[in-house]
Amino acid sequence: MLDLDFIRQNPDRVKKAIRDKNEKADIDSILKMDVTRRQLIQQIDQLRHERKQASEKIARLKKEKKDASDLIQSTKTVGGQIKELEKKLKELNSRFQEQLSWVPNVPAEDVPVGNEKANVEVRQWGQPAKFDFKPLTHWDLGRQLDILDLERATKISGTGFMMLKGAGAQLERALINFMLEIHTGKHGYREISLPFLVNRASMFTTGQLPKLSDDMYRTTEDDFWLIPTGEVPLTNIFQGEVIDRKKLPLNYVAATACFRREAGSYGRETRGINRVHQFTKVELVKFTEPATSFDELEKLTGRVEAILQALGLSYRVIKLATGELSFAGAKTYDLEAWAPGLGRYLEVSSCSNFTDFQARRGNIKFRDQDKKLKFVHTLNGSGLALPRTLICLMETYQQADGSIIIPEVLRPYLGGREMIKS
RNA sequence: GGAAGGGUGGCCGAGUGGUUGAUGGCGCUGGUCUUGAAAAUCAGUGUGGCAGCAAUGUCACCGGGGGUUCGAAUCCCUCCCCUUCCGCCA
Repeated sequence: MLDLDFIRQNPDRVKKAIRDKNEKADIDSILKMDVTRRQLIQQIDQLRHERKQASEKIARLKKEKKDASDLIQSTKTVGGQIKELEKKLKELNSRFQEQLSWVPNVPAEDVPVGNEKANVEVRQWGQPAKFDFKPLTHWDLGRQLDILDLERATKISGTGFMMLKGAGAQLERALINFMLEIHTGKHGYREISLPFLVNRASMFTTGQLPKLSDDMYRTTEDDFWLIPTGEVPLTNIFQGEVIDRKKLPLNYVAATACFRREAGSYGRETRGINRVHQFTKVELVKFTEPATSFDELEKLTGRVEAILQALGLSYRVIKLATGELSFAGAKTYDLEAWAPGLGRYLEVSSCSNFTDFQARRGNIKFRDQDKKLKFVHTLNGSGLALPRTLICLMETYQQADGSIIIPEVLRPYLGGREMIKS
């Protein structure tokens, strides 16, 4: 949610943001409603004031055992007017809020304008692995080694679900533990175990609702929503709360399942385990003071890079252009790791600063040095998404005989095991 | 799922229709006292909307929504949440 006052002061900047993000919110309509809304509020407040005065007078008269029936009668009509205007205001307000909820966050100044082509590669780490044989895809490797079974996952659930077996399942678990260990131990993040089903309010805070309603799974009976990312429950930890300034920045990490309908996905995107309906992800979330949030984004990105480097995966850091930013994002770095079998980079992490956009929606505040209540800034980053990390690992560390070497940092989590072979 | 009891300001806790944004206590901030601290004592201490350059004014908020009434924290309806007991259950 944007600050209403900011929209009033900078309508052109907000309109540009909407264009640049390919969104459709109508600022002129919102501002028009805002004017009538404020006029209504003034009228209502004025009438309420009259009624309040009259009521107090009635109370006094009654105490003095005097007749108040005339005043009661005249106040009745005021009450009627108020009720009428209140109804009007309520109706207007709900349309107003609805439209406001479709206004995206404004991109940061240094975000390039445009669509995918305007993305900027910020840096690159490592060299894409070279092979003296034709590298296989993870689905071929997975089938050969009997560690990935897409057919049976489809039988159990449907297309777009995955099943890891034996060393494959263990490798995923090792990765989860390795990442959590680094983030909690070395990077100072606090680990949280969270609900995977959340309510509407939580989905609204982080910005999935109303826009992404069709991309999520939900339970109709209880109106629970299956989280598409750990960001949702993590960020909502402090929904409606005031955080002690001395505790900022707060850093949290959680491994959660993520559920995505991925309606409309097709083709090479969905082959293998690149794009599935359910996957595990280790997620990092930060709550910071406004002044430091962009510095914290750099730090956060660095924490994720540390994982990729430790795993020895070649990657590049992409600063997303405005058209590629999420609805709530002000600035985002995508981390893309090289998958030799697929022959392309895969987005394994996305690190974003949401400035006060989510904090406003979820009413998450802190008290600044002047003891004024301010909204915090929220950030998050995947650290990392498991299936795509597995793809990159399997395809990068494959050998000519179809076996896979396990990166050294993971071996302690796999009982010292050095490779996976059939 | 059934039954009962609850949800009031940072916290505890009064308050069943009339100047109640709300008694009191704790906490917090400042003053007095003290070499200093504690204790004591005095004062202050919510959030948000609207108008205004501001001082300020005004309205709203006692879990959410709706209703009754000239007037609602207080009465009615409804939903949510918490506690206890019963049932079910990994």
